[in-house]
Amino acid sequence: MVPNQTSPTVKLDPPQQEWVEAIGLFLERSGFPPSSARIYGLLLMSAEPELSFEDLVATLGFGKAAVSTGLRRLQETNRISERTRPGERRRYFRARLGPDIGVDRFRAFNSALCDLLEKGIALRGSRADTEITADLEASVRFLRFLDVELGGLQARWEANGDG
Amino acid sequence: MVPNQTSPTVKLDPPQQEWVEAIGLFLERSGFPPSSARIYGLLLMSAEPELSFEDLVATLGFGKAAVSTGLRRLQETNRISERTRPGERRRYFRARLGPDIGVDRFRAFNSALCDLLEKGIALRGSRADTEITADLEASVRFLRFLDVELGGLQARWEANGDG
DNA sequence: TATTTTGTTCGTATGGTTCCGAACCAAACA
DNA sequence: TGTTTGGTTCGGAACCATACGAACAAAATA
Repeated sequence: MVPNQTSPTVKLDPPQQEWVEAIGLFLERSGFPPSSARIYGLLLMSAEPELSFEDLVATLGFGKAAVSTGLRRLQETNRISERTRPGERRRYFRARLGPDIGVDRFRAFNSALCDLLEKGIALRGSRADTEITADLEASVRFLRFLDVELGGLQARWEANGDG
Repeated sequence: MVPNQTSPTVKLDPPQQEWVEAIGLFLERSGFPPSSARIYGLLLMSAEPELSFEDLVATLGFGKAAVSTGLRRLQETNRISERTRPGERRRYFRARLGPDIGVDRFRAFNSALCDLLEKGIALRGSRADTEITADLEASVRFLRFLDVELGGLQARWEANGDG
């Protein structure tokens, strides 16, 4: 057997480490669990385009358990891709960084909100204050408008080759 | 003194209560603390357009402390407005429901992300894998494009009177 | 079959958030 | 000035998410 061909542990200089931490905090604020956020940040900063489980554990200082669940969350939300190299057993992970992911989430969020608001309008009925109802209706109209337009923007961007 | 002219405690039928709970959970998932989320939901569903502190405490079943901090968070993020009625000491709260709040947050988020990504690109330098760098650059371009276009959409919506 | 590699899962511990009740405070009223 | 009203702040308890280490599992290797 080849004498432990361990991929060279990722080397980051201090500013790069700080960046991983910064984007980690940022992603946490937008809903990622801490371990997922750091993993994703590291994948974006690493000179290597893909890293192994081992690399992540060694570089981030998280335990294997944390890395394992962190990776699972990233996969569930389609943030990373994974592959194996021929002849190797371990898996390598790569950040998936499409422009759509943010927009799609935003649209899904708005769509769910829109449904809720409509239900709310119906439940308020006619006896309730009309001003709030009117505001709700305006919000619904705007959200519909926004969804259509965002779809158009995405299409335009795709068509443009990538800008 | 007028014999305790307490505003009639809000009356919600069960489907309305469920709706408040549903939108409460939804808002929680988007970052509101539970008490803020329920307060906001109740303000949207109540037949009265504005409610007092008292009303909120009595209807939601939260303690005064929770309502107090919940209101503070809503004020900080500009989700509610507050006023007093002449001759009364208590304050009345109303949900603020502009179309912009969601979009503005989204744009602010994207703007911050964009800054971070650019910093990241710079820190990766030229020795790092170019594919990831290219993805990052494409993301930055898209985010800029998106921000400009969203600004345009908002302007168009405003101009249209409200759709 | 024994051993190493590559992870996953489980039980426990810990940290952070949010709640409640109580104490507190400021304004109005008496 | 004493009391009521309206609301904030504090201390402790409860809860939830997440981390860690250890045990476990599956696949390759020997």
